[in-house]
Amino acid sequence: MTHSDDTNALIGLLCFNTYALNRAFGRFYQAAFSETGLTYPKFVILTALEEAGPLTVSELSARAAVEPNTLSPLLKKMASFGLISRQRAEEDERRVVLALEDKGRAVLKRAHAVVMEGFAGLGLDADAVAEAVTFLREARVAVDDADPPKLDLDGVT
Amino acid sequence: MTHSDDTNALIGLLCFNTYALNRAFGRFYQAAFSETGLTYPKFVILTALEEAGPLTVSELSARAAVEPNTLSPLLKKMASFGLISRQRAEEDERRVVLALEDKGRAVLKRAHAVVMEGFAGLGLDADAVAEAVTFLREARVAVDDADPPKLDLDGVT
DNA sequence: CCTTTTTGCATCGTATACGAAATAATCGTA
DNA sequence: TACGATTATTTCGTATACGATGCAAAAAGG
Repeated sequence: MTHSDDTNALIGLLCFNTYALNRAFGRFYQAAFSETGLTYPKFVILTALEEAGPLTVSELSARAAVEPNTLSPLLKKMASFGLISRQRAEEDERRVVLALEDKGRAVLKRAHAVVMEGFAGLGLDADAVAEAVTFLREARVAVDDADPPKLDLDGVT
Repeated sequence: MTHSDDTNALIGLLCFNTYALNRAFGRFYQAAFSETGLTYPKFVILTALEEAGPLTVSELSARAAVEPNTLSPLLKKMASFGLISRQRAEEDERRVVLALEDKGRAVLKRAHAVVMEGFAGLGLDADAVAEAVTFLREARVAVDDADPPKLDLDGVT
């Protein structure tokens, strides 16, 4: 074993706390955005499009770390709300190009301000946050690259 | 402002990386458990019941940081698979008491072994993991306690 | 006792997520 | 240039999540 059992137990705690914090953030954003139809995943999409200009579904998928099949219905809804535009590329009819609309830009701007304001009250230490971000990034790469062993329940009644 | 804009941007990255890592772990567990019907949330429930003996739905909800309305259907499925027992308390007919069945204990044991084995390949540093766990815990408390400002889209066409 | 309130759980509606399979468009290549 | 791979997106089935609501049992307060 390259890890002690202690380390593996710790990683179990890492999973659990990541899971729990993610949903805590989700509730935070949901409360902040309630009544507006905006959600955290949509916020991420708007942010990605603002940062990286027009993107195809695949490019957005890579940037936001969300599968295309998850994005597809979301993007349709966002387009119907006028937040983004969504059109087939002329050179390659398979691709769908996504871009921020003015309304999306305006919503994102306000949402960003609200989120910043909410964060200010959390009292988290900047250095600790920076370290955590670095670690989470590395962990994600490691987890994505790993190929998990398969659970076999043969013989379990 | 108690935080600089930089710090708030960092917390935005914290949200995103927590979100991304959580789903990476989800895929990891899904791949490991595929074909068995087990999932990460069910694994968490089994673990909580093993650690803390028989629990009511509310107690489990607090321990696993999952809302009772999320647990309810999950618990029903797990009981139908024979992983756990689920019966009304006699003193208080409102409560439902959950306990591990032998099959649940057996499945959990094997699942735990598989997960440990999978983690061993991640190559994460134990100290870094320990620090991250501490930070994530603190962050969750802070986020849960915060009350988010409300996004207002009046005037946005 | 008999209401009113509270509590514990379940149901409902909606919103992600993801693997697998379907579909459509482009590419490779014989 | 037909035509089997490959690629980009969508559709489908299933599994969480959570707020709001419903409902029955228990506690509270007259």
